[in-house]
Amino acid sequence: MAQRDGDGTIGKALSVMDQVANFGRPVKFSELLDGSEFPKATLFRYVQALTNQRMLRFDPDRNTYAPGARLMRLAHAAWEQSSLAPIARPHIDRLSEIVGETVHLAQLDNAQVLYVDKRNATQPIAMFSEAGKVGPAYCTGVGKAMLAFLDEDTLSSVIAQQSFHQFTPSTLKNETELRAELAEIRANGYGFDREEHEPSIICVAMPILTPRGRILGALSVTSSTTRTNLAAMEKLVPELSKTSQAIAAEAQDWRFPDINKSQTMGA
Amino acid sequence: MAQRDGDGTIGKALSVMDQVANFGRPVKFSELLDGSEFPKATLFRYVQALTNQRMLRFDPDRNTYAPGARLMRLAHAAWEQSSLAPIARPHIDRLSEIVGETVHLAQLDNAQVLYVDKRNATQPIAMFSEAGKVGPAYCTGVGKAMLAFLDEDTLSSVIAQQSFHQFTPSTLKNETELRAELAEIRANGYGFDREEHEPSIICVAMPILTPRGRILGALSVTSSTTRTNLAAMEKLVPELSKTSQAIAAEAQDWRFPDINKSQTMGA
DNA sequence: AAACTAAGTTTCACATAGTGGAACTTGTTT
DNA sequence: AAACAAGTTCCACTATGTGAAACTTAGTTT
Repeated sequence: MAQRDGDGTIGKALSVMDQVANFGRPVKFSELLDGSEFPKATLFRYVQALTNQRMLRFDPDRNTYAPGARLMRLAHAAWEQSSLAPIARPHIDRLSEIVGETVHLAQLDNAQVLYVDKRNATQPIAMFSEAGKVGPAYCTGVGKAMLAFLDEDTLSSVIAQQSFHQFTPSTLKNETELRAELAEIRANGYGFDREEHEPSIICVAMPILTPRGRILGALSVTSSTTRTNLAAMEKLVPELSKTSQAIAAEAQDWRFPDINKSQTMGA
Repeated sequence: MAQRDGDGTIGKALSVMDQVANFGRPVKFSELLDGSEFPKATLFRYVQALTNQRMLRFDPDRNTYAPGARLMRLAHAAWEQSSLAPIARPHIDRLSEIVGETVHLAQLDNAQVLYVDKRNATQPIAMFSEAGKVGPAYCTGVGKAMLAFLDEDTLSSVIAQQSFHQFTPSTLKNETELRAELAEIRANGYGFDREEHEPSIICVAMPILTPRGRILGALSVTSSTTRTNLAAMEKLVPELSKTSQAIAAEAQDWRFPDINKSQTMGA
């Protein structure tokens, strides 16, 4: 789970960022120190520099560090430029209106699923997933839909990084099971989540592919077994497919404006 | 506008991140090099390390760099831990439903306004589409509402960093005008945006203050002169005030769970 | 097709910038 | 008041990052 470095000071400092982020709550210096590969003085300097840079926020009352505000501005730029979300937005709006269930847009990042956008069901069910949230690839609809269309080299490297943690009784248990499932998804062009990540949560997922077959991301419609079933969900496939193709088409065309200096953002 | 460094390699690398983010579009290496303080080889190594770390994404087809996906996961953690947004969420939902207009939640970051959440009345949340966006402090409702409650030391440092760019005829022109406005806001407990940032866009803004008077953020309700006017907007002040106080109260109590080891996030 | 040009990448001698053991300071517990 | 833990600073050492220049592509021009 730890982010291996290798890029000198930059990599090491970023591994500290990950460490802080993974705590999921403000964390004391000493807590970071245990479980850190770095000696006290070194870690201290990193944390100090990162705090100066507002990549971390220090709470003087509680003596804790948390991920800082600068990340949000940078991430906003990442979201606009490196994700499908801005392109996909109108299409997802439309899909969500038609199907009336939760819609997710995800991309593959570092062998994990990164959710980049979401539309809530009209009658939302308890479950939180937001832009920026990450999840496992081997047991989510969007995850498997993307894995199914990776080239073999990338795929085996990604599979090697899966934990195969058994979230529910239906969670796929190992590479063999996963590969069988992926073959099926490849054949059908879409896949399901059969309560593999959370009990009673099911979904249909559809990859978003370039004309040449490169995987850009995935779309899914999520619901719960208390409300519907897989057979009913499968009926949404044509809508999903249409949406996915529309997004892929636009992603191809989309070029950023070539006007160089035109930042109107004041101050 | 450039992010001054001073924290060794970490600060320098992050200044490159800002530079890339500020372009607002994927950028070529040579474009970064012009307007960079770093020599070619040095910049190259930074960009390479950042790309390895997925802080930048390299597009081999177009030879361009853009902010990378890792930022989004980190920012998600920042949003959850270092912003008022998770606490404020239900209150903002409620407010947005009552007033039926656009609601913003913002914090002060580095002398700028950082929007951390938003409600669009009809449309649901798309997280980083608005959250993470930055804007000027001296000519927005939320910006001025926060500046009004800073201590003098911080305030003068922040004012020194304002550009006083003239967005519209009503934009405040200089420190004197701004300070007069801030005094008024301090007296009333709330402030307006009188088309100071965008023509025809007006808002009422309310600070979110701790019991001891420290500024946590600000709330605003935004509308347009085609639909309403300031006098009508002022009628919303009691609702805004109630919401702001509710958020402040919760922010005080809110402590992250003290359970140390309980990460259930698989893989 | 050879000659030119610009963009991107690698090299390598050099010194700056980062390292980390240990000592110190501050705050908390017995 | 002594003992302990957490956080911060010091400083000699050298690993790391530096950047001018050389090289290698890729894209144009003659």
